[in-house]
Amino acid sequence: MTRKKIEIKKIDNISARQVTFSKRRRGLFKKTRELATLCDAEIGLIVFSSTGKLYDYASSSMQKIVERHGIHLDMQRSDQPCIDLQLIERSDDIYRLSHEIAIKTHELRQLNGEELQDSTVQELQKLEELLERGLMRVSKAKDKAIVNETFELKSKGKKLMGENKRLKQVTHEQGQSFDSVDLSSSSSNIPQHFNDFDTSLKLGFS
Amino acid sequence: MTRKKIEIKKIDNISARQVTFSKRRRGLFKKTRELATLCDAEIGLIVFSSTGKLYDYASSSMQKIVERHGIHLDMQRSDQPCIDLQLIERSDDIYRLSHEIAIKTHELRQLNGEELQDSTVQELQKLEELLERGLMRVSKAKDKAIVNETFELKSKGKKLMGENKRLKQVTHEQGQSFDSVDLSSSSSNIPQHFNDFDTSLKLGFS
DNA sequence: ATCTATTTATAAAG
DNA sequence: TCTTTATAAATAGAT
Repeated sequence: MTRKKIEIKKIDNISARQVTFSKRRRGLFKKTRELATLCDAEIGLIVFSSTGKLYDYASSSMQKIVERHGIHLDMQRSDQPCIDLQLIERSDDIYRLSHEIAIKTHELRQLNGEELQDSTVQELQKLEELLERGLMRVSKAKDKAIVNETFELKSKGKKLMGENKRLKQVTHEQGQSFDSVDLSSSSSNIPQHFNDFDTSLKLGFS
Repeated sequence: MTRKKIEIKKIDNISARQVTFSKRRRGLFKKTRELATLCDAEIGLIVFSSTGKLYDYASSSMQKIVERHGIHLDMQRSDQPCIDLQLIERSDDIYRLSHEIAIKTHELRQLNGEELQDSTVQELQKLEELLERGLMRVSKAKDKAIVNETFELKSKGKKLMGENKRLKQVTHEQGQSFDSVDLSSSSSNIPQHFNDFDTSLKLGFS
């Protein structure tokens, strides 16, 4: 620390303890947020001051984190969790896996805007931000994919046009004739959503 | 930080992220233990790495701390898992469960804009729409929740103000005097995240 | 709350 | 993962 190194044991002087608590609590929460952000970790932190005041932080939601933590805890609680669970003959592994599935299912539903009735405003805000970030990334990926496929289609089209021309020449030499092919209406494997790009593609072919 | 200051955002390089995670996790747990010791605080810390590994610390016991925090994690325990456990009874197949988890995990990551490299444009469009719909619903739910809680807080505030007034009158009749109470710093059960609303609330009270 | 001398934490490199 | 080292951050004590 500073000015002088201190020993890590309970500070007896109450006001000194409160000052240290304030300072270090801030530092701890900052470090916690940083670790969650930098390393994409899911973190929950609960702090009760010696006077009983609560401070907490959850990178996602405390409920989710505590539940996930519960997976890793074993049968330490002797109290009956759920009558149905007692009836089922199961291994711990299966119990954990099913629990994890339940959590993930719930998460997926929440991302879809369901099962939100018990969420706090804070949790909803976090969800909203998560969705916004995800949407942004997906949109970007989609745009990239479109550019990519458009490029590929253009070169494929050019190649086909060239081949077509060559074939026409050959058949012409053989004294045969036929109608020109309409590429745009062909039942090719070009995805339907590329209809919007037909114009530019045709231009690209010429 | 050192050698160079770093920006606090997700570290993309996986191995660099793991190194940073190890170092900072140690630091965080040390700071946590120190705060608990020095200031006689009750602290619980739960950390899941991005690979799903659990690290935790509790100055007393996690269960006690979580209970004191007062989280409502009962519904899910008795509701959802049982549904999934019924499925388990039938198949009793760990491999299948793991597979289901893998699928759900992948879905969740895709909704977060990750693991999209193999998706077609069509799939990306579907994802995008899904996210948009989810976001819409979550935003709506959030707005509702805000209106709701704001309303509740306002009525609670009005009630308190009325009571306050009455009490002042009574004490005045008794010839006593005291400073006015600062509601915002009271240790009430008003959620911490409503600090943002203090101003509007105070206006609402008057 | 602010200041500042020191101790700690840690990013980068090995 | 461990060590080293230069530098950024945290913070004890004082004001």
